[in-house]
Amino acid sequence: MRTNRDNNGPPPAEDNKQRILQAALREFTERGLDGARVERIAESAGVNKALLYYYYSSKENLFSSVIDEHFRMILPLIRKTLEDTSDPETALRQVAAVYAELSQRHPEFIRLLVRELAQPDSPMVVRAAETMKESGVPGQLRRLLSEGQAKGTIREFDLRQAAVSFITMNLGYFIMAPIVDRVLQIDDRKQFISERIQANVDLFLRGITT
Amino acid sequence: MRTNRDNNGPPPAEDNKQRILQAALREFTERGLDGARVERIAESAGVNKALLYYYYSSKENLFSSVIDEHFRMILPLIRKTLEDTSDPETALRQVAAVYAELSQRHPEFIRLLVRELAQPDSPMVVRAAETMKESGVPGQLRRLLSEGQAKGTIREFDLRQAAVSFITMNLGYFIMAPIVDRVLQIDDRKQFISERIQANVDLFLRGITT
DNA sequence: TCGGTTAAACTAAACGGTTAGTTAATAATA
DNA sequence: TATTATTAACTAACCGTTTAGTTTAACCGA
Repeated sequence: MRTNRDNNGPPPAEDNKQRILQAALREFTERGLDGARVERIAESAGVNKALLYYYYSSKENLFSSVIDEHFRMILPLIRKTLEDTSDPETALRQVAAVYAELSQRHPEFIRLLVRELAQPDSPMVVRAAETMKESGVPGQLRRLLSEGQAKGTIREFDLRQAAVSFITMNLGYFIMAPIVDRVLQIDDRKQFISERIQANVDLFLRGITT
Repeated sequence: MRTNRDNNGPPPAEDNKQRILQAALREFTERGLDGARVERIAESAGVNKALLYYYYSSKENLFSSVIDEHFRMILPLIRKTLEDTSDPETALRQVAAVYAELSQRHPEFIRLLVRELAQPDSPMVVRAAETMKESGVPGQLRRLLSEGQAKGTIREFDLRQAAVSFITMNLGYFIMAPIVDRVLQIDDRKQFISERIQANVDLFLRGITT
């Protein structure tokens, strides 16, 4: 077992492994796989470069671990997206809120994913697609809207397209924020984001109901 | 002066300069600045590596020229976006169509821009923001919707948010296509895109009118 | 039409800094 | 003492850039 002076702080051994992972997360997020420097990660973690190879056998493997870590961190958040929702409006609000929360609480995840989107077959992109599918968000959204159609509260519409519209209009801002913020000269981001959620739900709901 | 057998085709000298630029465009699009290899660009252009330095003094400068070339190519397309449009519906259709055309005719531009979006202060992102502003699309959109509000055809709504919603829902798919296509298992992309335009305009219009 | 001059276009090869990865030895821990 | 953690020093390959030179072709005087 591992000692630890008293019981605050993580065990010193695993500690360095974690510090490396966190440093790598920062470096890879900022510069991508190719732009990242192993030396810089080590420095930022306060350890010798060779230790990266002791814990993670290669730069690429470390990158892969960073991606794992990213998904591990966001999973709880998106898992609970549509747990017990039965009406479309609540569902839309929840989806919009969760995506906003994801983007605000895990901006590094978004940033890394955006970079990887430039390589359509990148493992992270494939995994993001799987995760989105497994999260059930697009499916559930369509199901709830479909039920609404049966009840006559939702109008006739291609629900697959509708779901894509709603998801892209919600995630879109966070991905394009560096452009949008410049065009509109956004100062108060927090305010702007809560307005965005409102606007998206409002617009979409009005657009899709009978 | 330069001879040229007769007068078809570009002068043989400038020819290689262009080939290098085109090869660089492909390489940088696929791998980004850091991932790109000067050797590979030269090979793909069928010239000696040193020739890149003869025409473009450095890798970074070549990258910058590639970005210039990108904007040069897309500018005519987005300039004509909202030339003589007076009603909101036509405007929305035009914006949706132009963004779709941009994404389909210049996928490399989108791809490179997406990668650069991971670095919020990248010159290409700054320039994209300027270009979008100068294109007048967000401004015109708001103006037309505002006129609609005066006439009573458009309901009360934060028009800045509305414009952002419409633009993000239209560009969003093209940026997230590698994910969306996987989640929905899109086979016929052309078909899907024309459906997307329809859906976006339809949804938004219904969402914003009184 | 030729031979010589010049500038631009182009290349093979090398240079040297950088960088991912290794090794061998030391320190800490159990 | 045996195992694990950590490091300083090292290496080989890579890669952007330069150098020193060759080839090509337009120009020009005779």
